[in-house]
Amino acid sequence: MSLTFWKPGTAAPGSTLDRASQLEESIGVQIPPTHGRGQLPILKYRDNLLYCVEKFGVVIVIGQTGCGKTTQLPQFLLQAGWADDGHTIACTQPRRIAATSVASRVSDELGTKLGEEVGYSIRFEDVSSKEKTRILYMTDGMLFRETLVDPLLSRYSVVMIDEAHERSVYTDLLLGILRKIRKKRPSLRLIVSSATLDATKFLDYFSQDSEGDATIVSLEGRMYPVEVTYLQEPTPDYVRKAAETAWNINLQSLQQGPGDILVFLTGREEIDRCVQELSEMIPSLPARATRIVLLPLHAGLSTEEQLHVFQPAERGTRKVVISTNIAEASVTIEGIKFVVDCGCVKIRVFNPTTLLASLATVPTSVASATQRAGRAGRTSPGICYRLYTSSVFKVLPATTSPEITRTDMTTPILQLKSLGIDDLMKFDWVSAPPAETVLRALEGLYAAGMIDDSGRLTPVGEQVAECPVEVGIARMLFSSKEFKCGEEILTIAAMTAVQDIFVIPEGAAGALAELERRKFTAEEGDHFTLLNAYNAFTRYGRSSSWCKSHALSFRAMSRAVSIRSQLKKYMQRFNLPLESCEGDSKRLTKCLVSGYWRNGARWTADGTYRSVRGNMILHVHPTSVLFTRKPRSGWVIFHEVEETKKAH
DNA sequence: GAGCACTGC
Repeated sequence: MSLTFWKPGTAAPGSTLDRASQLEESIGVQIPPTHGRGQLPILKYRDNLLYCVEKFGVVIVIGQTGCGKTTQLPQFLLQAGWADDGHTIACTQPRRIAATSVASRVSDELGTKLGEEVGYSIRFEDVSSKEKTRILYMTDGMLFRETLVDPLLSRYSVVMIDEAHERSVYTDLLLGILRKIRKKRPSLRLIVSSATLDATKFLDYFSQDSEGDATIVSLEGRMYPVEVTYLQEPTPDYVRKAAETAWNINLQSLQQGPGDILVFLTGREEIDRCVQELSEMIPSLPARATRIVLLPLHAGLSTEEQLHVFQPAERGTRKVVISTNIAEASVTIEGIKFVVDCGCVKIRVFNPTTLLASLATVPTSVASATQRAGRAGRTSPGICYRLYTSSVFKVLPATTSPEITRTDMTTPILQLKSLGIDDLMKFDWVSAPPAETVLRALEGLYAAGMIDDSGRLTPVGEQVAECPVEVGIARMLFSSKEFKCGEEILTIAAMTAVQDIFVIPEGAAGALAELERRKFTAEEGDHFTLLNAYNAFTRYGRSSSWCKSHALSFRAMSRAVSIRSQLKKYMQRFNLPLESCEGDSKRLTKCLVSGYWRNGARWTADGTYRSVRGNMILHVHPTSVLFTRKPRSGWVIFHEVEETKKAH
């Protein structure tokens, strides 16, 4: 079995592209069926798209990465007058980097200055103008936040939800809200753009209302053909198999020609092992064969390390990029001709009964496998080696479960309530979160005093809904007035929102880094340790070289600075004083407990802890400063519980 | 003595 993508101009007879050119002549006549599943019209030109946007309230656009929908569609709309009369065209992206880079490209294409006709809006950065900006690229989270201020999104004429197939929590929430908005403001046009054929799910969703007028348009991708191969027999160890496959691709280079290799594995541990296996094989590489360069890629690497992956291979060498799922959608590496796909992915799952989050390795979906294969066909025809049998492929789920079904919903539900959506069971979810998750979230909001016993927002809840932090942190910020420690609690709030603050490399350098990290250690625990690290960072001039010599991530620390200054504005708005506790750790501890009292645990003689809620046996994570010490009081509060591989 | 998919406000 093989999957094929076609590049324009190279259409094979009878291919989809061929049919598309026949349709060109019937522009304006070819009206796509409203509910016609299974008959996706292949339209290629702007007139067809504009016709659909004019005629239908909701247009679902299917197009592979690279078909230009993200950059071209908003420009079509602009030229057709959709941004006249002071209206704006919004286009959401699930990631910041996509919002900024696309905005900059479109701005160039139009020959305008970024931030004027074309702008972007992401957290901490608003490069747009209320008066001038006609096309606004933004993260989905930012548009969701805007609904809290302007519930009808009245400044927009068209909203395009891009990459909807990724089904981020904010994408799902936005689709639900936009469906409600369209009932009150039918003139608002909605474009849902998706890379998979699962788009019929969106069509069904928007066709449910009586006034439902949705249609699907399919666009052609700009892709080279990718041949897909499967294993004859399943492998017991896909990491080794991945190393062998990459090795063999390189050995066959005389037939295969140049081109880099991209290997998909699930996590850092597997990546390190694969790099290890391949580097052990390198001494046996025949002299005539191409030399290979091994490049691991995962989010835990520093920015510099990640940049290595993008540098073109030196003459006479071949890059082998061994990556997590980060290379599936977030990062695009040019020059990849061979993809090796282990067939698995690590996803975060949330158990609403135990409130435990954990990482599970699960088989990829068909959509995900297709996306991975497509990474081989960006610059030339490619080959994808799937490290599983074709019978396994046939039973893969069509898509990965939407994030909203496997994550904590406390904050989103608070925000929905702030939007006046109180009956969560009646809300039209694209995919509903499990009832248990909703109940737990409501319970948590009630316990934190954000909602009353009839489920309505309290005055505090009303304010916290605006705050871009989790509920416990917000609770803490509000209590800081009573405990007179706003200055410190603000820093702790910012630091807990950032991940991977300490950088501990492998091997000997790691031991040194560990010693550096201990310099910040506070006896009181991780929150105080984070506070120490932040204060030291600002005291020593916020420099990246200082971070490097103190085992800190400059990227993470800079982010904490931004978050702190953003939260500071909220504190000022809510009249919360910024007082210092002047070294009184007791007051600060009490304030922390006021936000996280539900996450209490008691030390036991065997070194483990028992949670106050549920009396669960908990272990301290090795990255905590309490991993090596006993809390003086015998009590701790924890920020989060994560299920790991540790044997219980 | 032991561990880190990826985003986003």
